[in-house]
Amino acid sequence: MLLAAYQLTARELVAALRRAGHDTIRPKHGALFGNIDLGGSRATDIAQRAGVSKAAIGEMIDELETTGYVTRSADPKDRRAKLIVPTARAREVLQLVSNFNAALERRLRKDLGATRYAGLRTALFALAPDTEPQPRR
Amino acid sequence: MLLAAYQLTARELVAALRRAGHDTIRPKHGALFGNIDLGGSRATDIAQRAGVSKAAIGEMIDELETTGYVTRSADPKDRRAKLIVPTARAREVLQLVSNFNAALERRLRKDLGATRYAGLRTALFALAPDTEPQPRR
DNA sequence: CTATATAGTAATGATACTATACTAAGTTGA
DNA sequence: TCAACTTAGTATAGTATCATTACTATATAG
Repeated sequence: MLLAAYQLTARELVAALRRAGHDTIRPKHGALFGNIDLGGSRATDIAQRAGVSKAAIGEMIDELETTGYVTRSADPKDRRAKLIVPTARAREVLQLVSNFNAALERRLRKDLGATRYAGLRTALFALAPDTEPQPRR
Repeated sequence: MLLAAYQLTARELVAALRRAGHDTIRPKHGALFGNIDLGGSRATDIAQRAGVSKAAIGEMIDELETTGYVTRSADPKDRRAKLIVPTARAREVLQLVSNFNAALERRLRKDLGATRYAGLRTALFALAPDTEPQPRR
């Protein structure tokens, strides 16, 4: 049920993005969108936050650069590194995701009540610590 | 967090099975073990219950037949079909899975309290209806 | 300044599927 | 009853999403 719940909500979100014209974004890209700073992040940091390999994030960066969601720019502090910076188009996606999550939260709160909704969050945190979503600057 | 919670618990379960000597069973095999009747089921039925394609289940049957977890026998009611029957070894796995789930439930109940545990189940049901695990005969 | 560590990339492979097409067997309706 | 259709399982190929390893360029520590 955990897996099914994830897949269903992820597909709903992807469908909502598609309706808004973002039709090249797939569920896995959430690993990047959910862990990139608005001012840009290094690939290694995104990979670590997302809990996936650098190679996996690197491939997403390739795709999202091609489709115009991120740019690669030199990191002034480390010539090995590149700053992955979200474009305006990506910021639009982040806003839509935020709206989607807020709507989902409202729906669950309404359907379950505040207490059981809190139970869901606490339970997920008990099952998957170190995964708590952090707001990105 | 839904995805992470699933992956972590699935890996824990696979590790527990491995410790019990069932070291060829992988997460995907849950689609079969979770949807097969003790008296045998047809591949198509298992696939439909699990929500995956016939081909995917067919491949798992190949693997689990090779490793001694299921047998293929003729379905007396339909000569096109074959009954996929769990062996004693598979029944041992099903028992271990049942024990694992019971232990997980006890842990969550203890950590969260009965009310919030109920919240988790209700929330998952709200997010993923038609996925409620059914006991198999 | 040498040894070691780190950032990103490339190549390969593993895992877990789907889609399509096929054969054999069952069902249905004129 | 038999032609049209459907269904069960299998075979083949392909796709999506990752990890592992090894590599190059750069950085850092002693």
